Amino acid sequence: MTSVSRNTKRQSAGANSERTRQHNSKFVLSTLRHAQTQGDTAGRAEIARLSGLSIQAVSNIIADLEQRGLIRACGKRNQGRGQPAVQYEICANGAYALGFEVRPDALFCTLLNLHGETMCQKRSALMRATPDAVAQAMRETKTTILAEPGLAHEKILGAGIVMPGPFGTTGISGHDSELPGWQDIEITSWAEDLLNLPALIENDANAAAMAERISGVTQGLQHYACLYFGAGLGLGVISNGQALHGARGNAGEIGHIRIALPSGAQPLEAVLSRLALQDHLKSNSITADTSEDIAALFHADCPALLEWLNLARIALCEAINLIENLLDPSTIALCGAMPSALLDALVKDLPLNPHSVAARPERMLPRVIRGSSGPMTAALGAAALVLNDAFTPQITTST
Amino acid sequence: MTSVSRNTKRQSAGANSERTRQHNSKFVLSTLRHAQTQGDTAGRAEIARLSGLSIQAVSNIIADLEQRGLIRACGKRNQGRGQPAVQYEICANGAYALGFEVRPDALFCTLLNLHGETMCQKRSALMRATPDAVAQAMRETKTTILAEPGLAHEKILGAGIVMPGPFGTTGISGHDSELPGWQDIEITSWAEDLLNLPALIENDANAAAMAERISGVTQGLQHYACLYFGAGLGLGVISNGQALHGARGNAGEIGHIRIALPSGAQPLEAVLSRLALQDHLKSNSITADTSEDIAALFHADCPALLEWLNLARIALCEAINLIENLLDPSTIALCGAMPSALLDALVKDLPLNPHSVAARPERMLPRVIRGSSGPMTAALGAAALVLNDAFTPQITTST
DNA sequence: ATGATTAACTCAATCATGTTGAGTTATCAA
DNA sequence: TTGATAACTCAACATGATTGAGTTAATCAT
Repeated sequence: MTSVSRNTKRQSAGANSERTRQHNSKFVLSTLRHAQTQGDTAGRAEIARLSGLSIQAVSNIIADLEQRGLIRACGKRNQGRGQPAVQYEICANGAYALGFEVRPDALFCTLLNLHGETMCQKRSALMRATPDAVAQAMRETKTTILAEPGLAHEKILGAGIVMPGPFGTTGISGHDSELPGWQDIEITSWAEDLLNLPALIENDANAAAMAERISGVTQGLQHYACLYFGAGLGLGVISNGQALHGARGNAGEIGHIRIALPSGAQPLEAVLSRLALQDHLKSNSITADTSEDIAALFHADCPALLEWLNLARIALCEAINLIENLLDPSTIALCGAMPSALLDALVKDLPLNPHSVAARPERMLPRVIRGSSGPMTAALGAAALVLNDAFTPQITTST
Repeated sequence: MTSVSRNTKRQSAGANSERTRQHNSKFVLSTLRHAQTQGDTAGRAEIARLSGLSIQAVSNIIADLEQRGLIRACGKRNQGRGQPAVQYEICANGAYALGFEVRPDALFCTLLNLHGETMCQKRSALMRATPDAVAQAMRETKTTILAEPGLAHEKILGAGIVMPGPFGTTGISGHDSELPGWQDIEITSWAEDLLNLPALIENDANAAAMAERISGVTQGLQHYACLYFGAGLGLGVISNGQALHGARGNAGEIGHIRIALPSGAQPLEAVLSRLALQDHLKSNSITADTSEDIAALFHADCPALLEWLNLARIALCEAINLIENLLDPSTIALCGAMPSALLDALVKDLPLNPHSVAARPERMLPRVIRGSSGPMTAALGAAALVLNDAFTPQITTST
């Protein structure tokens, strides 16, 4: 009966009244959330009109959600004649979403509330990111988080988990950047059993893209892409409000694509990535290990860094041309483990191709914008996956 | 109450019992169809297990579908002990799907039955593809088709329509390859009013991709891409069984992407397209206006054509590298207005990059395959959109 | 052969959920 | 003050899935 489902059971393909209610509840929640991101609220009649449901159905759902502490009434609003409509809003702390990022040397965790606000962040060092070590760190993290005031297992909607790919048919398999010992693990059910929560697995770029949708610069958008600076360069693609996985979860490997540059064809991430920047700096005898180091160089107008920026801008334009032509996104956000000042500099004054299909007059958004940056982006995105799921009705709305 | 909906009303976002039944009916149909493509059939209990529905629910739906002439019983099957299960199959002529392709000089039409078999094809010449001219041709075509024995308006599920892009926010707008007079028309409702049928609009590449799913080489696949030779070169992307549109329906413009070639960076369709082939032949003083001309040259081992094939193969490899890294498809199909022998030659002995994420040992399908070719591919795809819709449950099945 | 076992299927009662139509209430406007 | 309007509630109803108790037709073990 839970609309923001907490049970770990896999949903079946068939629909019944329970699923119907779940779907409709999610629609109500997403409407309220959408209103709130615009500084607005909504009443029952308005939601009924938007959903095509009867007022009575919406009323029942609202009563249920209110009783479960997910939403609350927040005053009335006169819209001219007629009885004023009771407005509702989402309770920030009605429920929470857990997000994990597994890295070779650490486990990052973020907890978001229903407003998409970060409640806490944790980092657990790992000797090796084996399944056992990760499991222990996850369990400990969950215990610590549950000890916080106001938190209870029942209030956690689920866990999102970000792992480095590439993924095999089931779990991760035999390739380069892989973690040790995960080959034969079906990660979703492994995590669900471990945490006793529904789990969602994604790659870092898609998760980062979700974070922008939940609490970043792409709120309300259904189609967009995120260029994500992680280990290399990834592309998160949101189409129709959902992340694009590909057949085996390995979509978005834009860094591996060879692009044409004045200096010849090169893989994109050989120019446009944190590692490429560090290499470029190193060839100028400059070391910059942390984001802070890079930010400092940038603020000091380091010539080698500015040189790299110019190279990177050219590569970025090629990448954007590629993405716009192939995916027709509303916008492209740049995010990930780079100083935000640097991302701003990349976005500013890009020599974009004016002949793109994306260069249409009626567009409202810039073609490229800066998203959130910093080392926790992926863990934040992992939690955002869960919120997105809680707010996304499962019956596809025909557009 | 119709599961394979015929009413033109736009679906609302909310779910109710009618939508539930619709969804479950589509699940039953898709299960039967999937079985049939494998030369198999299915019984009620089996469908119930697959869907998670109760046997009784499936029984009710089967009775309804049978009564409406969409499916029929086809014998029993012993599966060991127990009463043998009554098997069901889809009636080929229980319903039909209409597909139109609008071109600057002609309207193409294809009618498919529920098995995805082509029932008839028509071509109407147009002086100019204005909305009025297209409307008249569509109406006449529909009248002609309805006169066929066994056909009735009620048996037509809907109409798919393929038009050249690029598309604006509503309909087609201010760009190069555009048709005259369509700027301010909301095409879906225009077509629905015109034909009194539900309508689906797509670009040619996506429609061609759907055709492969319904009656071609990608049956049963959820994630794949189609390189489509039309006016230029387009990419149809199917993700999770649905076509990828992008924010404004302009996704898949792969022909515009600049790729790195030995001769320097060029737009892909400057090498890999029908026009590029014709240009290459022309520079060798050879004229080849029709597909038949090209096929004849190919069978005559024309040196200029073979030269182009080698160039095209290199460009194709770059394109495939791009697609595999960005979208991680199960396979990539080549299709469209090229002789099938030529597509076969392109696919054969491609020097594919062995280091791609797509080059994994467990893959069952070739990385690149030939799809259907010929001038009617897009119209066929348009009708396939309708069948796909009829067979696709609207609640997203969590995978 | 005979009975036990198994699985498909049917029937009827029940339950969850959305819809409908007839009120009720609160506000605005004349 | 009164009528119009819109939000909201209540109760009856409709749809469709589920459940549990049969029934039927096959295989298996003896």
